Amino acid sequence: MGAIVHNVRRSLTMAKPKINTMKELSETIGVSRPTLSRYFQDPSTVRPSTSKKIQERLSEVDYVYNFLTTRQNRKSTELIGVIVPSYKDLFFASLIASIEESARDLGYTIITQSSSGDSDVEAHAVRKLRSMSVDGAIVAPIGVAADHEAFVAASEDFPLVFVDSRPAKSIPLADFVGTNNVQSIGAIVEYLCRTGDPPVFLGMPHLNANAQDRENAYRAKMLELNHEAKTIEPSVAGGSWEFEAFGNAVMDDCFGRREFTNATILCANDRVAIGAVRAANKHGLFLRGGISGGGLRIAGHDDHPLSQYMFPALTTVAQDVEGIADAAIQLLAQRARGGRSTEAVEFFLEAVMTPRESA
Amino acid sequence: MGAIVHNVRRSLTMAKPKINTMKELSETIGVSRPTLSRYFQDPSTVRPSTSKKIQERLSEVDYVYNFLTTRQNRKSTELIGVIVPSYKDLFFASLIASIEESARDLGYTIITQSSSGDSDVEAHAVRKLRSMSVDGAIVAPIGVAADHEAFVAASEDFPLVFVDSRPAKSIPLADFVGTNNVQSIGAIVEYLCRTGDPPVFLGMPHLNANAQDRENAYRAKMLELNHEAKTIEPSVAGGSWEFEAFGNAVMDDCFGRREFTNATILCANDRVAIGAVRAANKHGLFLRGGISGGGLRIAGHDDHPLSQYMFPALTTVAQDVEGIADAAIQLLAQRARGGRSTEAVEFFLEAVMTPRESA
DNA sequence: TCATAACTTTTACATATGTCAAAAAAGGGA
DNA sequence: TCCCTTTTTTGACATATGTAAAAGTTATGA
Repeated sequence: MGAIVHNVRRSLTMAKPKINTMKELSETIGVSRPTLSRYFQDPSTVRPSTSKKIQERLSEVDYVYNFLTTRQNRKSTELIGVIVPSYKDLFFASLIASIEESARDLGYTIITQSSSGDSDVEAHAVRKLRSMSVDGAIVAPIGVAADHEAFVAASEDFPLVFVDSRPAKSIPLADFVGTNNVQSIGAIVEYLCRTGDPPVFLGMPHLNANAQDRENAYRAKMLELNHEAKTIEPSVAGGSWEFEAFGNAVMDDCFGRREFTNATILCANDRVAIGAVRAANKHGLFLRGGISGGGLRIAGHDDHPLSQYMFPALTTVAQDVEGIADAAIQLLAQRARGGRSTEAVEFFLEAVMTPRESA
Repeated sequence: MGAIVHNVRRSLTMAKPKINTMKELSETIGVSRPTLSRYFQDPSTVRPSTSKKIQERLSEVDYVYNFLTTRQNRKSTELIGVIVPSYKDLFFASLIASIEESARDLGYTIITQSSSGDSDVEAHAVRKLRSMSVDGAIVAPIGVAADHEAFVAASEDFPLVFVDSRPAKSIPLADFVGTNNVQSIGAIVEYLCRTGDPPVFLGMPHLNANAQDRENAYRAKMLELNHEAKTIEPSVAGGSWEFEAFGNAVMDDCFGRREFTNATILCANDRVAIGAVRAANKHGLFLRGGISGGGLRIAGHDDHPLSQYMFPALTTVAQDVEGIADAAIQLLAQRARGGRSTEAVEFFLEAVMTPRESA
């Protein structure tokens, strides 16, 4: 690793004169400071001629309002906190992207933090959101050992919406928006049974409630369809968020023992499935065209953005990420405006079956 | 999509009494407000006995300091802005994760925004960071049509470090931290030439400077090794950040025409390569064990977190993401403390050759 | 031209904390 | 116990903007 230092020519030519405060601005522009304050919050509250005048002068000048101060003094900060277990998971990344977009449309600024799968970090993030007086927060919780008290305190300060999975211990005031695992897992189990052997289930590490919820949903649907539920016992510890490594390691072991080599395997999420597909390919269980040599089929859950580029392309159920993000923001906005309701809401979106090549 | 509303029992039992302001806190705790202020900024500035007393009472009470107000009044906000083109790219996601971690160690809070590959959104994000009085910003710029003026203004307000790629038009005061494309591309070209046919180059859509830099680096290295440089002409428009789709579409076309079916293909990044690998597999060009039937080899650049799970596992050069994040934060911290230097710095990290199965 | 409505200015206070100087108190050592 | 040093308290001022009431100004329509 080498550091190369260059001298770069500097020019300090600033096109527009810089103005630091609203007071300064009001003087150079020739209107009063309160008028400017009103203008910035809603231009329609000042006379059109004044609005035009302000707008014109503003473009000749370099003024940036002080975000921190405006938010301190307004009743509403229009800040929304977002906490996810990890950025390095395209499901959460997609969620953040959708949340940011939905939030932008409504004039909210989002403050994103990752809990790194650690309950202390998560609690710290929650406290930081409280200290920032956010108008609301969207949290994809880690399930184990979460700091219940931190969430309860937060939920009394501002509306709190959990997404993706629910916290282990329920928070009375917090809403939930997510995929209905019973429907989504039900749909793919039904599909798999209809098109081939009934699936065995490869779980995900039990890091949040989805792990158990999806396994339960699998068992229920199998029972309903009169098939025996069967779960693959993981041969490796599943304590980390490295789901691909988990899926790969577990299935590499199985396939090495020639187990499940022509089974239908339903994975608890696509990242696990991506690892499993890798293991299957390594053992030569998929042939050209993505068609399994024997009867091996692998399916996932979520519709991870890269699932369609796997080989074979992953059959999965697509979560409605945009729908989740949008519903969460709408719910938050509504609660922030209308005062807190007394009823916590659970909002379930449906996932859509997405058959591809792998099953 | 169905909404299911449940009533959830609410309990408002708060363990600890809530305290809203430092003034209130100072009264219930029995020390003066300025002392508390000092304590929160650095506990070692108050007498140990007082510090202990504060700490004890604090644990019996629910007090959260007002983040917005503290940052408004301090000389330094300890806020660092981060702007990336997209969250849904694991390279940037890894970068954000590393930045957040490095920043946390130094007591900084990061404010992350995505520019969505749009120069207006990018400029808006930069202005927002200015309004937030951040102590510095780390920007992975989009290259085309960037709002030069917005960056120049920002770079005069606070230290600005570009990462990953440099803006099309250079900003005099801004530093750069990133991978040395000449070294990284040089290393993989050298490896490919040494182990098989010299590579042809599949570029990435020209959305930032890396696209051109890497192509140039490829040409230079090929010249140095006395091989003819050859670039694959993309058959599809490359205007979006959907790199996998781009790589897949371009190579699917080529392979369909039986072109490049036993070439060595160096892709400008792993996401393009993932698409290309998918196309190759679809056309049956890789056989069991990840060994190409003919001589087809595909290599990438970056070491995308999922590259190792592709089949065949992707040969690539690994960018030192943590190193980039850490160097950027350190640089920012140094500039923020030590006053602005007059020399812009360009800091290049080396990438490490990571041979796997695909080449 | 006048009455009226709509808008703007002025003035004053509010927010929650940082920061400084001067005064007061506490602690330690002789 | 007294003196000196260290720490704390007090009080005052600062930050950049929001907000409200009262007074002043401008535009509109008859």
